[in-house]
Amino acid sequence: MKDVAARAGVGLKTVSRVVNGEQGVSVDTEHRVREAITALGFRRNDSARTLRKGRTASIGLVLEDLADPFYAPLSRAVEEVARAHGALLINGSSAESPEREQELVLALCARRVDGLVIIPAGDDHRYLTPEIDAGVAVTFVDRAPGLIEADVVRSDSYGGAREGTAHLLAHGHRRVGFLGDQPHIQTATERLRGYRDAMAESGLPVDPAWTSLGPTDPERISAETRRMLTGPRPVTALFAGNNRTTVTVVRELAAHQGPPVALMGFDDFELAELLTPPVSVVAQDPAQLGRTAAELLFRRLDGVTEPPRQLTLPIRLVARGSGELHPYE
Amino acid sequence: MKDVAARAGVGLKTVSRVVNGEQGVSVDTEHRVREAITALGFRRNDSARTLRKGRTASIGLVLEDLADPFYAPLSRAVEEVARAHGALLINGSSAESPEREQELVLALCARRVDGLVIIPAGDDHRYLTPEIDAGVAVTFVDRAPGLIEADVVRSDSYGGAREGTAHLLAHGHRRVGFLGDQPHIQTATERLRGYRDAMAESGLPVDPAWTSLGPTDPERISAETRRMLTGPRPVTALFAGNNRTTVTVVRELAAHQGPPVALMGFDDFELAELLTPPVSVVAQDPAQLGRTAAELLFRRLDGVTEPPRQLTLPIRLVARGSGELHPYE
DNA sequence: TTGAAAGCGCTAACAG
DNA sequence: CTGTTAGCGCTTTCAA
Repeated sequence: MKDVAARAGVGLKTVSRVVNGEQGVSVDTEHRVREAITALGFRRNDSARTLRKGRTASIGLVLEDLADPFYAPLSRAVEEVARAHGALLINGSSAESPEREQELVLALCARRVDGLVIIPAGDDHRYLTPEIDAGVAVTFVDRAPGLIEADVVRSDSYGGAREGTAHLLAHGHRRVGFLGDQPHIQTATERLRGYRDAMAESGLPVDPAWTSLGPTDPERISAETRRMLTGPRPVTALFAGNNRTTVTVVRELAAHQGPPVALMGFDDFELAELLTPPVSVVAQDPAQLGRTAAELLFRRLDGVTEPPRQLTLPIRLVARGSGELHPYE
Repeated sequence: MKDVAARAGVGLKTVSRVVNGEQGVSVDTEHRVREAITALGFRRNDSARTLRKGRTASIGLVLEDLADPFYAPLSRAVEEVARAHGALLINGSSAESPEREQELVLALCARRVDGLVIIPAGDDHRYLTPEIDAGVAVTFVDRAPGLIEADVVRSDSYGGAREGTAHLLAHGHRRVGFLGDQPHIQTATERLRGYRDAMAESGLPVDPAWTSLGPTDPERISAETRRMLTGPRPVTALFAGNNRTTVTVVRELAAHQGPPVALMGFDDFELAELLTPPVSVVAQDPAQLGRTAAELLFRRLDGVTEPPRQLTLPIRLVARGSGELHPYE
């Protein structure tokens, strides 16, 4: 910028004005400055700008796994909102590890992102308190933060699981299995609770063998699916607790010998309608989740101060066939 | 940092040494400094550090659409490599618009990312020359840059399309349709060329009605699919030029009345093996693409100077059923 | 082992 | 309309 000023024969501040499109530069001067800028290939150094202004015009997004199709639309939606506010998006995957989440979040804070959208992996977010006090805006998505207060945007996990399970029961099932994520993940336990309540409301007992919470790697899910489908009291329907699980269950059911098993999945996924049978789901809207969270974040950045908000987005039951199968006995 | 120094009763530089784990601080002093750091909730301001050091330890990734399942593993792989090198990943979607690509790239450069991994949307990248001269490392993925020299990592589009088409021909097809992306996207024309060469090698003419390049929105793809399947000389097999297209074609074929149509898709996609019939594809390895590109980038950042490299990764034909259907006549 | 001073490139505040 | 000065928070250099 100094060089540009020298070449254009003007002061530093004038160049700054031109670069930032500020008022108060004569057309002629502006022209000379612009010429110098192009000639020198000058581009403003945003690090210096950030240092001076205190704002980076960038926000961070921390999610579990960028490659999970569920998060792709969410991430995209956050990016869109950021772009609309002139901000860049820095993102990272926590790989469901609380340590990695913290490491990532603190790295983003060191870079002085203006705000953070976090899909929490851990359940203790007190490490964020100094950052929040220092002015970083934080919004949580999909799950509530642990031990701190902050904005949260979630889907109605409990209601969705309850409605999905009730849907299976309405089609005559009495032995329904539930395959969920690890118990330390809030949504997993909430969905399990929805399942249990739906069963209870129909006066049905839940055999402990019918529920399974744990890692969603295909090996475990496949093994648990097989286990629930065999034995003295096999389930006639399954509720899969998230999209990764549903896909694995579908694979397992395709290989499964015997009468058709009903299936409801939590989360929608691409091509669900083209499988045999088409897969019924209770669907969240990940893009809406991301959009809402990002907008909430920018509201905070725009200076809106109000107590932390807890938003819950509704869930939509999509009946396609697999959830409407009747029990085989 | 100043505050920390004051509180610990040491000089600024000593705090800096402790924060950066440098040599030459007595155990006792270090202890005092660390205490002050925790007490004050101090975190190094990376903007200032960047300004001083000239390196940001962050790289940019510019792709078409974060929500496209094809790019998710790629993005993830780049992130992994970045993480291994202690760098953060900033990413953005160009939405296939050359203007937006440039805007995004320049924004990333203004932020002084150390390097860029770009899946180009445009075909003129001369705007990058000043940045490259200024020391930004750039690697292109999936397609070559336009009018500049730089590292490129690609899949063998030509060979894959040729092999996939030949596979259909080997199963007896003589009228094969090709549905591709917009002609200004390199991979689209290369895949078309592979298709044409495979046809020519079998001595088969290509009716202009059998090929279609253009936007991959479902409406256009569906309409073109229907068009190719009707009329006086309908195709008996289709080659779909990318994963988005393949999925749309699958949907269209599922709704299609009449004898089964063979299908080969470019790019693999989740659940392809569970469709009816299972979809045969020529598959790239997007994670490998991303990993290779990122590693090439960091080689450059580590100071390796060698002429730009052009890497081509092989493609794998996955026969699942849809590509092995014989023609219906 | 420690610290003082200079300066990275920019913008805010205040002159002219 | 334009320029000068100070300083954002850090690291580099050099001296103690």
